[in-house]
Amino acid sequence: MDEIDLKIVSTLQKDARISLKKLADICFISAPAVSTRLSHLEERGIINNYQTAIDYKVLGFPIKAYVSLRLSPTDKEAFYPYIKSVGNVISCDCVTGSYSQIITCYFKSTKSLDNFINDIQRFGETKTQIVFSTSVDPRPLELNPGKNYF
Amino acid sequence: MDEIDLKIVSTLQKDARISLKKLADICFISAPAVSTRLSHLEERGIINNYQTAIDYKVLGFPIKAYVSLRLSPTDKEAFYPYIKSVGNVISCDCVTGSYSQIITCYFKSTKSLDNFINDIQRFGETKTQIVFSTSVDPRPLELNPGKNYF
DNA sequence: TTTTTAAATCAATCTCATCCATGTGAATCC
DNA sequence: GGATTCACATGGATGAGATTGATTTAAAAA
Repeated sequence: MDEIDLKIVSTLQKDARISLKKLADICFISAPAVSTRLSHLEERGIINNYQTAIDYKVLGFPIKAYVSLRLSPTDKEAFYPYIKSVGNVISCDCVTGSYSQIITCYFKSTKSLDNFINDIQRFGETKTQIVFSTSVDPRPLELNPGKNYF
Repeated sequence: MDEIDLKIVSTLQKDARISLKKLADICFISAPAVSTRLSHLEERGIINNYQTAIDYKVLGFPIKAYVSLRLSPTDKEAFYPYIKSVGNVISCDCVTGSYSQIITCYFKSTKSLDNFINDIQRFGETKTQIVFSTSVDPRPLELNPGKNYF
């Protein structure tokens, strides 16, 4: 994980479809060299996958919500496979604080969000925060040390 | 936005680096046809960008946190440009409930997270939830109607 | 019916990715 | 010190993929 790897990763973060040749030009190494480095980054799990950021509103999912869940420890085994299987959920984290899980999800309507909440209430108490507007769209983390304030 | 566009979008979501040729095979149309459709999807803003999912732990950002902020309406104008400028922040949403903003962010240490929280407290009261573990990693939304429960 | 438009195909060209043989420099061992 | 090894980079060749332009088709508008 040297300077060049960092350059590859940070460039790919912003444009996952860039060609190896352009990456090679940016990094001042040959295209085959970029190719082997990329493979290693994937093998080592530093690069997990390549995703496309979509406007979910246009595709019929205008409702984004953060659902917090007070999950009792005994239900964890049942909860994890369940939450993975729900296609509306794009992330789920176990966190500190009084609510143990934060679920980020998208829905076609408030009604289907309501159905979801009713369904997961068997795992514990919930709190739902619906998104009005987004000021920072899901974006890559800034890796350049100079540009991070903290 | 027909069946083929949906197929293109949902395929790209899972693998943004797939070749146009493979996309063409999957959609049963020619490669140039995929190319023009892709351009249109980008122009219309349905596809925003292509991102690479990185293991931030390995790159020195082991701390993920959700920071909730009770932002007073008068401070909004100052807050939005500020929060955009912080490279540690990967998303920020205005939500319903007693806290008006949910900020998702990554840090090198709890100390730098602490610095960040101290900094944004000038905008209002905060609540921080640090991520212990992740059961559903940031993933694309399931667009196939058959696979969505809600 | 005719015209227009949008979008597809095909063939040709050009760009790009990959493979393989070769070369280079740093660390290790005799 | 000189030889060996290993990791990694390069360069050229080959094959795969992207793009362009000309043409065709089909559906909607006049």
